[in-house]
Amino acid sequence: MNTKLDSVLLPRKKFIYHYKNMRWAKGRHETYLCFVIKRRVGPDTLTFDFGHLRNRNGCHVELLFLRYVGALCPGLLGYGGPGEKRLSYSITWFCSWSPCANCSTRLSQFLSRLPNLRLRIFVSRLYFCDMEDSREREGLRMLKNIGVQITVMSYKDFFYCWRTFVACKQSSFKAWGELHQNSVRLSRKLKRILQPLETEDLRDAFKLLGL
DNA sequence: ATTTTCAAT
Repeated sequence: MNTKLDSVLLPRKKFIYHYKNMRWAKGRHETYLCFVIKRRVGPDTLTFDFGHLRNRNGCHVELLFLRYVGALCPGLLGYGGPGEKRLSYSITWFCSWSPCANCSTRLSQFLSRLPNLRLRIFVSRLYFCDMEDSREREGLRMLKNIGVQITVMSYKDFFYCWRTFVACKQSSFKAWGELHQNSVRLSRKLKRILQPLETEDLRDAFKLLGL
Protein backbone atom coordinates (compact mmCIF):
# COMPACT_ATOMS: atom_id res chain seq x y z
CA MET A 1 0.00 0.00 0.00
CA ASN A 2 2.50 2.56 1.13
CA THR A 3 4.91 2.20 -1.75
CA LYS A 4 6.61 5.50 -1.00
CA LEU A 5 7.78 4.33 2.40
CA ASP A 6 8.88 0.98 0.99
CA SER A 7 11.12 2.68 -1.51
CA VAL A 8 12.71 4.72 1.25
CA LEU A 9 13.84 1.59 3.06
CA LEU A 10 16.78 -0.57 2.10
CA PRO A 11 16.31 -4.29 1.44
CA ARG A 12 17.89 -6.41 4.16
CA LYS A 13 20.30 -8.26 1.91
CA LYS A 14 21.51 -5.06 0.33
CA PHE A 15 22.18 -3.49 3.68
CA ILE A 16 24.15 -6.47 4.95
CA TYR A 17 26.12 -6.85 1.73
CA HIS A 18 27.19 -3.23 1.54
CA TYR A 19 27.62 -2.41 5.20
CA LYS A 20 29.45 -5.56 6.24
CA ASN A 21 32.69 -4.32 7.77
CA MET A 22 34.78 -7.23 6.53
CA ARG A 23 38.44 -6.78 5.81
CA TRP A 24 38.27 -7.60 2.11
CA ALA A 25 35.08 -6.12 0.77
CA LYS A 26 35.32 -7.65 -2.65
CA GLY A 27 33.16 -6.60 -5.57
CA ARG A 28 31.21 -3.85 -3.84
CA HIS A 29 31.08 -1.32 -6.60
CA GLU A 30 28.44 0.70 -4.86
CA THR A 31 28.53 2.85 -1.79
CA TYR A 32 25.49 3.57 0.34
CA LEU A 33 24.78 6.58 2.49
CA CYS A 34 21.96 6.46 5.03
CA PHE A 35 21.13 9.83 6.51
CA VAL A 36 19.11 11.42 9.30
CA ILE A 37 18.44 15.13 9.16
CA LYS A 38 17.50 17.09 12.26
CA ARG A 39 16.44 20.69 12.57
CA ARG A 40 18.10 22.57 15.39
CA VAL A 41 15.81 25.01 17.17
CA GLY A 42 17.59 26.48 20.13
CA PRO A 43 18.74 23.61 22.33
CA ASP A 44 16.26 21.19 20.76
CA THR A 45 16.62 19.02 17.70
CA LEU A 46 13.70 17.66 15.73
CA THR A 47 14.03 14.76 13.34
CA PHE A 48 13.21 16.21 9.99
CA ASP A 49 13.93 13.61 7.36
CA PHE A 50 15.78 10.38 6.72
CA GLY A 51 16.60 8.14 3.80
CA HIS A 52 19.43 6.67 1.81
CA LEU A 53 21.38 7.29 -1.38
CA ARG A 54 23.92 5.41 -3.42
CA ASN A 55 26.52 6.54 -5.90
CA ARG A 56 25.33 6.93 -9.48
CA ASN A 57 26.82 7.69 -12.86
CA GLY A 58 30.34 8.03 -11.61
CA CYS A 59 29.29 10.50 -8.94
CA HIS A 60 30.36 9.57 -5.42
CA VAL A 61 27.50 9.35 -3.01
CA GLU A 62 28.77 12.20 -0.79
CA LEU A 63 28.77 14.63 -3.70
CA LEU A 64 25.34 13.40 -4.68
CA PHE A 65 24.20 14.19 -1.17
CA LEU A 66 25.62 17.71 -1.42
CA ARG A 67 23.64 18.15 -4.61
CA TYR A 68 20.42 17.34 -2.73
CA VAL A 69 21.18 18.92 0.61
CA GLY A 70 19.59 22.27 -0.24
CA ALA A 71 16.32 20.56 -1.10
CA LEU A 72 16.53 18.23 1.91
CA CYS A 73 17.13 21.10 4.32
CA PRO A 74 14.88 24.07 3.50
CA GLY A 75 16.41 27.33 4.68
CA LEU A 76 19.88 25.84 5.12
CA LEU A 77 21.54 27.70 2.29
CA GLY A 78 19.34 30.80 2.34
CA TYR A 79 18.94 33.14 -0.55
CA GLY A 80 21.53 35.71 0.45
CA GLY A 81 18.98 38.31 1.49
CA PRO A 82 20.24 40.99 3.88
CA GLY A 83 19.85 40.00 7.52
CA GLU A 84 18.34 36.71 6.48
CA LYS A 85 18.33 34.10 9.18
CA ARG A 86 19.46 30.70 7.98
CA LEU A 87 18.04 27.64 9.66
CA SER A 88 20.31 25.25 11.54
CA TYR A 89 20.53 21.55 10.86
CA SER A 90 22.37 18.52 12.15
CA ILE A 91 23.01 15.71 9.74
CA THR A 92 24.19 12.27 10.68
CA TRP A 93 25.08 9.88 7.93
CA PHE A 94 26.16 6.28 7.87
CA CYS A 95 28.28 5.40 4.86
CA SER A 96 29.50 1.99 3.80
CA TRP A 97 32.88 3.52 2.87
CA SER A 98 34.69 6.50 4.32
CA PRO A 99 34.97 9.42 1.89
CA CYS A 100 37.71 9.57 -0.75
CA ALA A 101 40.20 12.45 -0.76
CA ASN A 102 38.27 14.48 -3.30
CA CYS A 103 34.95 14.12 -1.49
CA SER A 104 36.60 15.13 1.79
CA THR A 105 37.97 18.26 0.18
CA ARG A 106 34.66 19.20 -1.39
CA LEU A 107 32.80 18.50 1.83
CA SER A 108 35.24 20.61 3.83
CA GLN A 109 34.86 23.51 1.42
CA PHE A 110 31.09 23.22 1.57
CA LEU A 111 30.85 22.95 5.35
CA SER A 112 33.30 25.74 6.09
CA ARG A 113 30.83 28.13 4.47
CA LEU A 114 27.92 26.80 6.54
CA PRO A 115 28.37 27.18 10.29
CA ASN A 116 24.64 26.44 10.61
CA LEU A 117 25.20 22.84 9.54
CA ARG A 118 26.69 20.14 11.72
CA LEU A 119 27.76 16.86 10.22
CA ARG A 120 28.51 13.56 11.90
CA ILE A 121 29.84 10.77 9.74
CA PHE A 122 29.77 7.10 10.65
CA VAL A 123 31.58 4.70 8.35
CA SER A 124 31.57 0.96 8.08
CA ARG A 125 34.91 0.61 6.28
CA LEU A 126 37.89 2.87 5.61
CA TYR A 127 38.42 3.65 1.95
CA PHE A 128 42.04 3.54 0.71
CA CYS A 129 43.54 4.29 4.07
CA ASP A 130 46.27 1.67 4.19
CA MET A 131 49.20 3.84 3.15
CA GLU A 132 50.54 6.13 5.83
CA ASP A 133 50.65 9.06 3.41
CA SER A 134 47.42 8.37 1.53
CA ARG A 135 45.42 11.41 0.44
CA GLU A 136 42.34 9.72 1.91
CA ARG A 137 43.91 9.84 5.36
CA GLU A 138 44.73 13.50 4.81
CA GLY A 139 41.14 14.14 3.77
CA LEU A 140 39.75 12.57 6.94
CA ARG A 141 42.00 14.78 9.05
CA MET A 142 40.83 17.81 7.10
CA LEU A 143 37.21 16.97 7.88
CA LYS A 144 38.01 16.49 11.53
CA ASN A 145 39.76 19.84 11.62
CA ILE A 146 36.70 21.69 10.42
CA GLY A 147 34.61 20.03 13.10
CA VAL A 148 33.15 16.95 11.44
CA GLN A 149 32.88 14.01 13.78
CA ILE A 150 34.02 10.82 12.06
CA THR A 151 33.42 7.49 13.75
CA VAL A 152 33.71 3.85 12.74
CA MET A 153 30.37 2.08 13.06
CA SER A 154 30.00 -0.31 15.97
CA TYR A 155 27.28 -2.83 16.77
CA LYS A 156 24.93 -0.19 18.14
CA ASP A 157 25.26 1.86 14.93
CA PHE A 158 24.52 -1.11 12.66
CA PHE A 159 21.63 -1.93 14.95
CA TYR A 160 20.31 1.62 14.70
CA CYS A 161 20.64 1.61 10.91
CA TRP A 162 18.84 -1.71 10.69
CA ARG A 163 15.90 -0.31 12.66
CA THR A 164 15.88 3.01 10.86
CA PHE A 165 16.80 2.43 7.22
CA VAL A 166 16.14 -1.23 6.50
CA ALA A 167 12.88 -2.90 5.54
CA CYS A 168 13.38 -5.36 8.38
CA LYS A 169 9.76 -6.43 8.95
CA GLN A 170 10.17 -7.32 12.62
CA SER A 171 13.30 -9.39 11.96
CA SER A 172 15.97 -8.46 14.43
CA PHE A 173 19.45 -7.49 13.41
CA LYS A 174 21.85 -10.41 13.39
CA ALA A 175 25.47 -9.44 13.63
CA TRP A 176 27.92 -11.22 11.35
CA GLY A 177 30.75 -13.10 12.97
CA GLU A 178 33.50 -10.57 12.67
CA LEU A 179 31.45 -7.44 13.26
CA HIS A 180 32.85 -6.49 16.64
CA GLN A 181 36.46 -7.44 15.94
CA ASN A 182 36.47 -5.57 12.65
CA SER A 183 34.84 -2.53 14.16
CA VAL A 184 37.41 -2.38 16.95
CA ARG A 185 40.28 -2.82 14.49
CA LEU A 186 38.99 -0.11 12.14
CA SER A 187 38.24 2.17 15.04
CA ARG A 188 41.83 1.94 16.27
CA LYS A 189 43.05 2.56 12.76
CA LEU A 190 40.89 5.66 12.40
CA LYS A 191 42.05 6.93 15.76
CA ARG A 192 45.66 6.67 14.60
CA ILE A 193 44.77 8.42 11.34
CA LEU A 194 43.06 11.31 13.09
CA GLN A 195 45.81 11.89 15.60
CA PRO A 196 47.75 15.06 14.97
CA LEU A 197 50.75 14.53 12.77
CA GLU A 198 53.24 15.33 15.54
CA THR A 199 52.14 12.25 17.41
CA GLU A 200 52.46 10.20 14.30
CA ASP A 201 55.98 11.50 13.80
CA LEU A 202 56.77 10.65 17.37
CA ARG A 203 55.57 7.12 16.81
CA ASP A 204 57.78 6.84 13.77
CA ALA A 205 60.70 8.06 15.83
CA PHE A 206 60.00 5.42 18.45
CA LYS A 207 59.79 2.81 15.74
CA LEU A 208 63.15 3.88 14.38
CA LEU A 209 64.61 3.66 17.84
CA GLY A 210 63.11 0.20 18.23
CA LEU A 211 61.00 1.22 21.21
C1' DA B 1 50.49 -15.93 3.58
C1' DT B 2 47.23 -13.41 0.94
C1' DT B 3 43.04 -11.14 -0.49
C1' DT B 4 39.85 -5.03 -1.70
C1' DT B 5 38.42 -0.32 -2.45
C1' DC B 6 32.04 4.95 -5.03
C1' DA B 7 33.87 -0.33 -12.27
C1' DA B 8 34.44 -1.21 -16.72
C1' DT B 9 33.42 -4.16 -20.03
